[in-house]
Amino acid sequence: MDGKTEGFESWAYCSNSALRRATRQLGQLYDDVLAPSGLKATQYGLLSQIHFNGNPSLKSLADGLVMDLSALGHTLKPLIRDGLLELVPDEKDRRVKRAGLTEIGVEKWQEAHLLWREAHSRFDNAFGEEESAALRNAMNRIASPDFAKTFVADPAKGGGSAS
Amino acid sequence: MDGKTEGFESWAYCSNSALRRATRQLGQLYDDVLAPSGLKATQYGLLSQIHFNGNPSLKSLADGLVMDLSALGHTLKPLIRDGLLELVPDEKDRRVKRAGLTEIGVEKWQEAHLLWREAHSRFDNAFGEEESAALRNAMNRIASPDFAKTFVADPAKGGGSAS
DNA sequence: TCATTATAGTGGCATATACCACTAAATTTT
DNA sequence: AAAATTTAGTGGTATATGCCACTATAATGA
Repeated sequence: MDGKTEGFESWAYCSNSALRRATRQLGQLYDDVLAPSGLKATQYGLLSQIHFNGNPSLKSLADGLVMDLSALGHTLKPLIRDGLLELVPDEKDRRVKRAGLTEIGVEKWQEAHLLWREAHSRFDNAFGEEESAALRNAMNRIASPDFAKTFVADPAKGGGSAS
Repeated sequence: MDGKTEGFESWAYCSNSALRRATRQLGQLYDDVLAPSGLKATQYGLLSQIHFNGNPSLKSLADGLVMDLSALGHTLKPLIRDGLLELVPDEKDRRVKRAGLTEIGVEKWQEAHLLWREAHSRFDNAFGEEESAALRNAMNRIASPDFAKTFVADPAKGGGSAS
């Protein structure tokens, strides 16, 4: 770690950086496959969650995505602007807004979904089906509140100040 | 996958989305640990790469990070503005600019590095040391040019058009 | 019921990251 | 060597994402 270690894989030593690097690469790969639909992989993901969760509130969507609520609001804007999504105020609780696909949104999602399946199978084939499933498990584990709790509370040695 | 499957883990089925979700979570966790240094985890990562690679050109840095060159340029700006980094034109090839830590940059990096070690050990403890190493391997594999090549060329069934 | 507090969203600002068009400089062709 | 091509960076624009301050509304407590 002294800057002159020849074989030292500087890109690989940090879990967080490694994750981001892989995410950039994979995002690129998925984006390319989804490109014909005009959607980015992130946008397909957003539409999918809204689709699968049936008009979720922004809050629950943000929680599920482990994303900041305001960040979610921002990322939804282009999709709303393009008429794929709409926000509907909840009847019971007027603070709440529910996201839903428009007709165009559903069509676009279906179109993108076909491309996504191609990307998905490419990934599984390139990475290995089992490894792929294991990877998703690992990712879900990291994204779980439980993991965050363990990470934060970790009483391990390493300088964890108790204050 | 029809929207009403109760137990369906909608957040988990897509490798790309799963990766992003985990990346958001982990980024948050690392950011919190690094916060006292005033650096985000991404910025610590940038400084580290520059530190470990000894004044790399922006191009080689971008390649190593699997990042778009212009994106790299943009993310470096705040660090340059804050005096942690500087870009020095290469002598031999006047197209090239090399990034280097300033004195302040080195100090800041050292400060952040201590915090990073804490985050690193927390992650290892929470996720498991071996799983952690395996994860970094998996991430590095995905980030490798080889993987991208395989992904793109994949002749698997699923609609891969040969054109 | 009224004041306090908690919850859901919005808007502004900042960083992270990509694409495109453009410039400058080096490399390759002819 | 002049022209064509490739390479390295920059600046603009757009999406992705986080924090903070602020608003509206609901839930709680005195």
